[in-house]
Amino acid sequence: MPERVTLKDVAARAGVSYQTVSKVINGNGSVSPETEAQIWKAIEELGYRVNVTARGLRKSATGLIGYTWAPNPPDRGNPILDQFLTSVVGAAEAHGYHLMLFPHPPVIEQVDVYKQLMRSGRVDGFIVASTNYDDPRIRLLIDEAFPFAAFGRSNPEWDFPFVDVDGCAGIRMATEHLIEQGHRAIALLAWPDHSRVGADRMEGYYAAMQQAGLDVDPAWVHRSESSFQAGYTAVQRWLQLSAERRPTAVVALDDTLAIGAMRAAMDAGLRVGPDFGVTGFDDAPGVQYLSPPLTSLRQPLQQVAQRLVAMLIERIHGREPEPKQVILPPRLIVRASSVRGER
Amino acid sequence: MPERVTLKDVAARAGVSYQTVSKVINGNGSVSPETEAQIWKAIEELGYRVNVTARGLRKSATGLIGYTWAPNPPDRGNPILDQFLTSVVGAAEAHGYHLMLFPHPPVIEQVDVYKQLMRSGRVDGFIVASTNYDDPRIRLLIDEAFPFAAFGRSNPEWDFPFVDVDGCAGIRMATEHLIEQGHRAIALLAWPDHSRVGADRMEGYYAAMQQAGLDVDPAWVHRSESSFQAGYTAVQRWLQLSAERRPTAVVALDDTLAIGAMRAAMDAGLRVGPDFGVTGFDDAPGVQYLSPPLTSLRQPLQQVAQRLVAMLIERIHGREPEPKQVILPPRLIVRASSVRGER
DNA sequence: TGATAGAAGGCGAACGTTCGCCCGAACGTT
DNA sequence: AACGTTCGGGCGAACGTTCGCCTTCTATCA
Repeated sequence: MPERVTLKDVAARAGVSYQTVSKVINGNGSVSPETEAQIWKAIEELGYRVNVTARGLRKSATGLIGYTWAPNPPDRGNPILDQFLTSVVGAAEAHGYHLMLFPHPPVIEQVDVYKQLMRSGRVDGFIVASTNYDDPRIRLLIDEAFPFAAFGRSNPEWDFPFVDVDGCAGIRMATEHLIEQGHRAIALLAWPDHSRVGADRMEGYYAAMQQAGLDVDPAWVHRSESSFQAGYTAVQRWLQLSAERRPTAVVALDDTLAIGAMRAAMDAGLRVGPDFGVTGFDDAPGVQYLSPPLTSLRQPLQQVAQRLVAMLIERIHGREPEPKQVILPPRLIVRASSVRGER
Repeated sequence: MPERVTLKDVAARAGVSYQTVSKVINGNGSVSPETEAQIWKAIEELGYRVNVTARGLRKSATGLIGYTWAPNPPDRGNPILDQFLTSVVGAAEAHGYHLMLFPHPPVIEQVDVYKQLMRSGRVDGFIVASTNYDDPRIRLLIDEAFPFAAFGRSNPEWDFPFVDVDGCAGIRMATEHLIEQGHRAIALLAWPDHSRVGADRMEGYYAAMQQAGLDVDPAWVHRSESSFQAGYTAVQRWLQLSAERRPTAVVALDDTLAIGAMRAAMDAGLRVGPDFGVTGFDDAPGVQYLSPPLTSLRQPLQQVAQRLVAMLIERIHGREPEPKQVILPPRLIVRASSVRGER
């Protein structure tokens, strides 16, 4: 418990009124160079730091940003959370803000939590991740006109600032890449249909197939929650199809599904890459070490973080961010799992 | 921006003084049941929430806990961060606290950040992760007598509250397990010698070997930063040793090294499990999906989080946590990578 | 019946800032 | 010589609480 040093202490030492010290610190009001120097000296000597609580009370601002996301179950984890949080905090600190954490499933019952946080002045604004259709958090924040920015989209008719990664373009790139490798029968490991992100990504697959003039056999599309097992069994079943219907490659909406797919193909005696192409999404740390290394799509997390924070701060200051909606492309990292190599 | 509702508004509606409302909310002072009911009703109707900034100013407490850790580089990530943060926040919220994030490398230059945070009253206390010998953050917090609790140990002569996972016991269990499987020549993939955690874990290896009467060939111990590549090349070199010196199993201090080791063994034509045993540490999500699934040590993260928060809050309230130092055992999750199976 | 204790609740002050207003001195202008 | 302007800096007030003290009222008891 370091002893409290206040404006008054600094003022006493510098021989001025404490309000004058405040003026120097905040750089408004006019103060002569000599007394200003005196005051800075006193601040230095006493190790004074402005009390953010008091300042917050006066200005009714906290300098805090709430970050909400839906935690994954322990057996899945979130491989990119570390990097993303670090990026967000970095961006926030560059603007003088700090980050508070709210890892709660985005269900309607949790909405009270946010209402409470808003009313109690806990945070100046929110960054909302793990968004989905009809997201109750977004609905609430819009209704209360509380500053926020979302990582991800929600209902198209809702008007709010967001940054998203173009999952459609990403999956399209992956699909086109497999087509380029000579694949014609390409299957899709997708998510359940309540997922906003999943729907977006799927679209990229259909677009690429259509553009290439390839028909999609309905049996080639499998939808389930993301898990290794789901990817594995889906591919197992696909490999039992007749030769002319059997897929030779799989586009997966995330890395976990892709890894399951890889394993199933290998267990069936296929060489992943040469015989059977697989791509993932997220470029989780470690997928480059799989055997073969997994082709995947990398999200520009740092950019996402910076834009999100910048947008949110605009909103906090009562301004309209411009542009209000940002969609950034992911980058396809091609590795051996999707490359035919010598033929 | 929801319109501000203050104590005075509630008081006006309930027909009492605003201080009385405060009494009701905080449950001290005596108020008749009828007026109390009136007041609660008014609170409900107006949707009043106490302004935490004002309360914080008055009580000089923020209800905020700072969480510091060293982020990993993007290609490594931190697979258990999601679960751990969720656990910590859960524990903190159960006590009415929230979590603020400080992902900064624990270097001396960063110490100013913490000094500033302490002096400006940003947080009531810190949880310090990624600890190491001579950790400047811990040194500073001890010197300033600021409340904190550490996830991990530091210099033994420093007296401060911490929770740690018993890496020594964990690696010992792993080593003993391999010995039980019939291995005699067991190698160790360790970290550089400046790592506190690494030193602790290594000890478990030596202890188990000695206990079993097995000599450790100095060539069996390889130390480096954690990476897939390091694990891979180390095993490659080991496999080139003469038959009587060649290890038949590897204990790795983390999963990444273990995965590298597995891959090297497989690329050398060995079957991981039957021919060559491998164990990791952390039980990262996904390692159960490797082929073969990786034996690893799982940390009791939820317990760690709960004890850390409980300890810290004791300190914040000026009490001495009891016990002050907690060491929890990890759990060995045995999977195929370390099991000989049919022989 | 009068003293007394306890319950109910009002009131002033303080936490550490920021903000706007005011005043005096110095200076320049007509 | 009188007046307006500008600069430097002081001062009161307010942000929304909590805390301790004080007053009033009612019930209790000797």
